[in-house]
Amino acid sequence: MLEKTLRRALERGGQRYTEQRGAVYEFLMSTDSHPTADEVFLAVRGRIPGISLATVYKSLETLVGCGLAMKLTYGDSSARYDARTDLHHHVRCLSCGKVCDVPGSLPEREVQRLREGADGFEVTGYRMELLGYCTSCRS
Amino acid sequence: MLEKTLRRALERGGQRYTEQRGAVYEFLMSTDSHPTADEVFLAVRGRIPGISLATVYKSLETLVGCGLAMKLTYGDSSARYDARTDLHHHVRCLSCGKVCDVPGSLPEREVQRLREGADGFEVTGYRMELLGYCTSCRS
DNA sequence: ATCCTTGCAAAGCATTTGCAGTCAC
DNA sequence: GTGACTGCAAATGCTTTGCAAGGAT
Repeated sequence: MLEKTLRRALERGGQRYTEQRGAVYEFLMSTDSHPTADEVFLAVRGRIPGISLATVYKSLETLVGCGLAMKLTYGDSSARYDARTDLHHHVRCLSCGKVCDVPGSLPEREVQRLREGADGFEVTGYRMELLGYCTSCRS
Repeated sequence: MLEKTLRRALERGGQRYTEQRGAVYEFLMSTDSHPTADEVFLAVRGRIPGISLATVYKSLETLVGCGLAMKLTYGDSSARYDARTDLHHHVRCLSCGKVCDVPGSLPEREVQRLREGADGFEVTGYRMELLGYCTSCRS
C-alpha cells in the first residue's frame, strides 16, 4: 500500500511521514499527466485545504530525494513530476507543454556508444525526450 | 564569413543586422563552452561595453529563431546556447552544470521505434543528453 | 522533549516586457 | 522616413528560503 511504501522510504532518510507528503505522493501515483508543482498543489488542496504551495514544492523534492518520483526538467517552463520509476521516456508538446509517456527504451549498446564520446565524464545516466505537437495543438 | 551568414539569415525573417547581434553570434561561434546568456553578456561586453543583458537575451532568441543557434534547456538552472547546428548530443555535469559535446547520434531506426509509441503526437525531433560528473567535480 | 515539517511572506534568480530614444535600411 | 532594435528599469513566473508555530516520533 502506498502509505507504507512512503513511510519506509522516508524513514530511510530520517524524514517523517506527514499527511501533506502522503497526499502529494498519492496524487502523483494516481495520474499519468506529469503535473507541474502548481497542478499538484491545486489537486491536493481538495483534500488538504490549508496546504501551501511551498509545502508542495518541498514534498515533491523530498519524494525525488527518496527515489519515489522523478523531476522532468527538460523544456523551458515549469518542472513536471512523475512517480513512474521504471525506465521510460517522454514526448513533449512544443506548443502547450503537455508531456506523455513513451514506452520502451534505447538499447544499452547505443547508449554505451555515445558514452564513449563523453571524454572525462563519469556518466551515470541519460535522459531523452521526443518533441512534437499533440492532437489538440495540431488543429 | 560569419557576418554574411548572419545577415542572410536575418533578412529571411525581415530582421536587421546589428552590431550587437553580430557580436553575440561571433562569440557563440568562437566557443564550444555552451555559455549561458549571462556568460555571453560578460564576453560580449568586452567588445560592446554598453550592451544590456536584455539585448543579449533578445539576440540569442533571434539566432535560435533563424536556426543559427540552439537553446539547451535540459537541466534545472539557466539555459545554455550552442551555435553548432549539426546533429550531436551533450553531456551535462550534475554538479556544476558544465555541458560538453558528444559526437555521434542515435540510429534513426531506434528513434523511429520510440516515435511509434508516442500516440497522437506528431513528432518533429528529439533531444537526448548524458548525465554525469565532470573531471573537476569528481575530485 | 526533540527535532522535523508546515505555512506564510519575502527573497531569489532567470527571463521577459513596456517604452522612449536610436538606428538600420 | 519608417519600422525594427536597443537599453533601461520594472515586471513576471517559478522556485526557494527564513522563521515562528505546530506536529511526529
